[in-house]
Amino acid sequence: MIDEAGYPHMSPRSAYANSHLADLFAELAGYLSLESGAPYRRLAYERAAQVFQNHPVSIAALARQGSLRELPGVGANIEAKVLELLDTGRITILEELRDRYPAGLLDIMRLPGIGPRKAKALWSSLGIYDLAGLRDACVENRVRGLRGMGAKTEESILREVERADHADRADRLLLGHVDPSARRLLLALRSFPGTRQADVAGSLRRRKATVKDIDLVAASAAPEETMAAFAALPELAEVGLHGIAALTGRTQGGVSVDLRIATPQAYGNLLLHFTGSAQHNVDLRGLAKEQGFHLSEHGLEGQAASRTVTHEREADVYAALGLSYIPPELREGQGEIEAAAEDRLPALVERGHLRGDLHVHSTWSDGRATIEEMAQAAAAVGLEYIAICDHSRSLGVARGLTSDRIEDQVREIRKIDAQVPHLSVLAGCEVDILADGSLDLPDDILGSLDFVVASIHSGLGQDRTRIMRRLLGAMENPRVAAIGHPTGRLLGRRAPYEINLEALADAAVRTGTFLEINASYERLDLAAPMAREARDRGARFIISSDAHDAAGFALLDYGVDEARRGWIEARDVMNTLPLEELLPLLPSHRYRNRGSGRPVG
DNA sequence: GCCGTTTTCGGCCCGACTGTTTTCAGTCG
Repeated sequence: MIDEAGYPHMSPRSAYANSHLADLFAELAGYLSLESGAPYRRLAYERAAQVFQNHPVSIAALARQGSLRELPGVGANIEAKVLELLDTGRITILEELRDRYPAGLLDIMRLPGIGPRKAKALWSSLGIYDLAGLRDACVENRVRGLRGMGAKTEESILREVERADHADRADRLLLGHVDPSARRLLLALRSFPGTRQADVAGSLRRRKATVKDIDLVAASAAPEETMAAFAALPELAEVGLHGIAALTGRTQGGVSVDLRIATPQAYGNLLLHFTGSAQHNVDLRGLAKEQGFHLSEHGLEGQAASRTVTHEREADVYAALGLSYIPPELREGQGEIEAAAEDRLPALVERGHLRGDLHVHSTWSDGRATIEEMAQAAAAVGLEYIAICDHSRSLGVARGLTSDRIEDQVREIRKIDAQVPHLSVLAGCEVDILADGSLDLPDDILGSLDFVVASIHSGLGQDRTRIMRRLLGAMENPRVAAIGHPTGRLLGRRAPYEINLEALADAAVRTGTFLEINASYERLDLAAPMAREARDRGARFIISSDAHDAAGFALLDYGVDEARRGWIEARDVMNTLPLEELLPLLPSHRYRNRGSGRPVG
């Protein structure tokens, strides 16, 4: 059965989104951590939750097809629980655990420094079952009486409870918000006389769209001096106690900072360890063990020789395990180690590969710079072409353009295109895909443009079937070159609308429509796991800044980061092509080079 | 609970730090 939206086997059960399933299994794992014994049972549920969260296609659909157990970490038991949920709307064991423990204990366990043991002790000894009760107990100094908990623990718990209160639910920070601070700290760290090497580590180095802290590592000839100099940086609002090897602090912006210092000889081992991900480290250590080694942040120990070998560079650690160097963006435990062992890692796209930017705004709609200013800024960062894609009329909040205004704008763009050296300016539009599935501008106008990106900005609450009908309808329109921010997510603010990724990717291939990886760090849409799946199905992409001002071209870096996390290569990204190779691929061949001897390619 | 060129049992990454203990448990990355 294929329904109108073009994908098979829709059923009401698909109401269970992967993130919802992941939440339920994470909750299950949380409760199990309170139970004595069976620590690996808990781990199994945590892993399953992680797999569900990251999987690009519907877990519910896989379960119905009977192929759920093909996923790593999913066995008969977890499959049975997913099916039970789909069939009955509940998971019996989860219901039982919810009866046994108060839900607030899970919130308490999320506080830094509190794990299952302390949470359980607080509950059984003091009857504390939520954050409010915990705060009261701290204020009344009742916590410090418990075994293993003194005044310091109580103070730190109180601090964390209050922080959790004021964290306005944003426990994960946007990459684009944290990055500038991390860059400054790294620059300072590298400037100290004793510093041999320094890098950002952790999820920030893996370029995850959201991070929770800033991890830094350094190799120093004078660790104590380096540590003292770092602790004195004005960017740090708080510095905890620190020794020679580790420091914890907090930036003025309230972001946690961890710094680790290693000897130059073991720098590669430390950097590798603190870059993670946790799953990548687990996999790597497992591989090391198979080979008779013991891998830690201090080096590689041979079991026979029992001598620890250290490595100055990460690449040397990988090489010692028979692996090619794995870029940090791939270190998520998603098959990168197998690929490295077989020397078939992708040649990831780089910022330097991008020659153009095909989704840029101007003051004609909601941008803050004129077309000419945007063109100058693009040329200044080395781009060879841009497409001005302002909003269409229905997006009133963005002063969207009517057909008449578009025609005026095209004339203006042609004029500026002829004036700006070394840059081609294409006439484009970001046309709204309206709630009824029609496009917001007539075909003759769209057909007069060089580049049309079609996006959804309204009717975001529609179900998957209707959303997909709109997206697929837009792709079938031969004047549409790309789909903009295909899932509509705004990180930390708005969940994506639900799409059928397979159907979207297949339609992209069939119609020759590009899928956008929108580089705004609030969007990063398509997200990496989806981009990877779409790529595997043959889809092609554009990485777009969606810049609204002259500084906005810097956002392209984040788009490249997200694409790399999706295993995307330069050949998958159409705006890496020189303009004369891109144009023949576009629906419209109307663009004519009006240039005055500008270089081509 | 999952998994398997050490498979149907017996493992599952592991070291450092913190606060509190007087030899270590809990937590973290």
